[in-house]
Order: sequence, then structure tokens, then C-alpha cells
Amino acid sequence: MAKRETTKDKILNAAEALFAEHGFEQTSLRQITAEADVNLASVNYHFGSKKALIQAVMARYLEVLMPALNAEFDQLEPQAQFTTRDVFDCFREPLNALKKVRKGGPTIFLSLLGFAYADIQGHLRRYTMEHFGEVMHRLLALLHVANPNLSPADMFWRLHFVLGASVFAQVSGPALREIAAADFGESIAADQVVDRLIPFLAGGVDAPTA
Amino acid sequence: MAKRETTKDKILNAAEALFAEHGFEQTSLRQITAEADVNLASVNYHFGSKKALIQAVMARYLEVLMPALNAEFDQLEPQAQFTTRDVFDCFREPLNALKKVRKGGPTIFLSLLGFAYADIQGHLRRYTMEHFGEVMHRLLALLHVANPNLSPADMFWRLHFVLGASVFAQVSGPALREIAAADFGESIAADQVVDRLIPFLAGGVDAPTA
DNA sequence: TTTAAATTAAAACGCATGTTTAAAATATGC
DNA sequence: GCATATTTTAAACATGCGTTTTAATTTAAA
Repeated sequence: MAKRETTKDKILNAAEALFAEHGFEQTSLRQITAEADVNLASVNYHFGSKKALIQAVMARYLEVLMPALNAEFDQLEPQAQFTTRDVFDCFREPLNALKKVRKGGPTIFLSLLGFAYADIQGHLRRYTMEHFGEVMHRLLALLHVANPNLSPADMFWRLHFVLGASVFAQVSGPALREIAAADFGESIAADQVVDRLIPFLAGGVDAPTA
Repeated sequence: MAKRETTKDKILNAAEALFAEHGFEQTSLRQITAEADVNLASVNYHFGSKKALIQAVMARYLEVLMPALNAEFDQLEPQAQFTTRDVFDCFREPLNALKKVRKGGPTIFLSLLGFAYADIQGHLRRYTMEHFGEVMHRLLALLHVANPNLSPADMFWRLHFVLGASVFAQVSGPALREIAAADFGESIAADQVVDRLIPFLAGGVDAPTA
């Protein structure tokens, strides 16, 4: 018989939901502990600081995503030829695997990533880059193989645009989905966003320069 | 002989610089008034609130950009045929015109826009959408003409990706330009970002679906 | 059951924020 | 040049934040 949900997990879950919706800075520990129905001080007791809590929330996803993503890259890397699209398709399965962490995991994670990335000068940026630095470099290398005509500088910027488009799609996703539903009378599931995103990104990266 | 810079303008200029660099929420009135070398209370005296100050900062750019942008659209709209690229090129001149507001105006404005857009649930989002709602709809319509094969829903999402890529390129621009300079040994001017962005966006929008 | 450790709880601390107040200083109009 | 209006100033206010403290309580071990 499963032990009742521990305080630590209650905090993590409540924090994750609030962070993904409102961002890190905009979510107070008092909101989190109220939502989790635990005492305010328990955050600092179990995690030490808000900073550490944020990283703990991110860690649960990174631990699943990173190995899966690196495995996909490992598979593609030795091949002689592949397309930009092939590279981006590497993200499909690993992102999808985040559903194991939680229902809606892929969307939640991308939202968190977006807020982390938007936190320009904070510790989050550094933390994220520590965990994504290697992925970035591998991604950059793979995209260069798929697109040898592009200069490294061009590719660098396009990768950045890719990041921006991906991350923003999630951060402003909820509000936008409302508008989309209102204007187009269709409800758009969150995982369909990734399906719509990948062709766009590949098209952007493959575009002729100037 | 020009009157010495008024307190109101000193506040606007200092606020603009700090907002563009650190975002709205992360910039305090005390930072602004210290930088502007005016009294703290003068912000509330001249503008009423921080909220109103932010909008005043944005307004100086919107007043220049919007008419220019609508003029470009007016010119393109009656034409029978045009490409996605033609549509995005409409932004070149109006953005460039922001140099009249200030040196580096285009970059500053896009940074501000990025922070406004990232401010998910705040008043800024509403304010921005009030001023950009019409532009969005015209842009959507023009892109649909340029790309009749894309469904309205697809186009909606792609426009959103476009926004994300554009806005993020500026928000994380400074930090990124450092990295770019370090890794590629070249300094990249801010307006070159727009030149790199437009082909990427057009390529993404023009990409085949699925 | 007793003792020690781990956890929860309530309250306060120190600090930074946007805003307001009320007096002093300055500029304006007659 | 005086009276009035405008602007600047310094100080305080109210609020919310992350964090710390100290005591009560629960859990676990002996």
C-alpha cells in the first residue's frame, strides 16, 4: 500500500503547476504552500531555498529528458546523411516521454523551460545552460551536418530563433489557445503544438540566407 | 536654445534603458529615479503609477511604428500576388524608422515588446494586444493571401511561432551576442539580427505542413 | 515505554517594493 | 514683487516577499 503523498512531493507538485502557469518569480512560496496545503516554512526545511525548489522541479524533468535526447542524438550522429527535419524529430520521443512524469508533462516542461529562459539574468539561466549546454552543442553540430551550406554564425542565430519559437509557444500557450479556440472554433491539444512546431522550425533553418 | 531636459523626459529615458535591459518587473522605481537623478516621488507625480510609466515608454515607439507599419500594409494589400517574404519585409522600414526615436531604437523597442509579451498575465499583455490586435489581424490576412494553401489554424500557430522567435531574439539578445562573439569571433550588430530573422521566419511560414 | 530525531507549526524578522503625504522650493502670471 | 500654482524633496506608509527562529508535535529507534 502506497504511503500517503509526502510533504516534499506535495510542495513539488504544487510548485510545478504554479511555476508552469505564472513563472518562477511571479509565484510566491505562500501561494505554493497554500496550494499544497503545507506550512510555509516547510519549503525552506525540505529544500533550503526557493532557488533550490525551482531546480528540484526542473530536475524531475531533466532527468528523464536528457538521457532520452542524448540517445536519439547518438543514433543519428553516426549516419552519413540526414535532414534538418531528422534532427528536430529527435525531440519528439524524448518530449513525449515526459508524459511519464506527469499528464501534460511535455507542455509543462516546455513552459518551465520558457520561463527559465526568459529569466534573463537570474540563476535559472545559468542552471539551464549547465544542463543544456552540451545538448546545444550537439544540436548545433548535427544541424551543421544537415545543412553544411549555412555558416556557423547563421546557424547559431537560427538555433536561437528555434529556441525562441519553441519556448514562447508554450509560455503564452494557454492564453493563445483561448484565442485560437475563439477565432477558429477548434480546441487545440497541447501536444499538437509540437507537431505544428517541428515543420516550422525545419523550414526556418533550411531557408536560404539573406 | 533647447530647454534643459525635463524631469519627465529624464524619467522616460532612464526607464526605457533599464526596462529594455532588465524587463519591467525587474526594474524598480528606485533604480529608475537614481539613474535619472530625480526624486523617487516624481514618477508618481508625473505619471501616476509605474504601470502608466511603462505605457508611456511604449507609447513613444508605438506612435512611430504603427502608422508606418499600416502604411506598408496599405501598399501591399491591394496587390494581387505577393510572397510571405514580401509581407515580412513590410516590417523592415517601420522598424528602421524607430532610429528616429533613439539610437538603437529598433532593438530597444523589440526588447520592450519581448518583455511585455513575456509578462503573461499582467496589464502589459492587454495593453500590447490593444495596440497590436489590428496589426495581427492584418498580418494574418496578408500571410493567408501569400500562402493560401495553409489552413487558418496552421497560419495562426505559425504566426505565433514567428512572434516567439522575433521577441526572444531581442530579449536574450545581449547575452547571446556575447556568446556569439566569443564562439565565432565576430561582433554582430543588432540590426543584423532582423536581417537574419526575416529569412528564417519566411522559411518557417512557407514550410510544408506535417 | 522512553528517548532521540525528524518534521510541522506559528510567529516574527529583515528587506525591498510601489505609493502617499506634507513641507520646502521653484516657477508662473498679474 | 507679490500671490499663486507647480514642482521637487524627504520621510514615512502599507504590503508582500524569502527566510529564520523557536517551540510543539509527530515519528522512529532502543
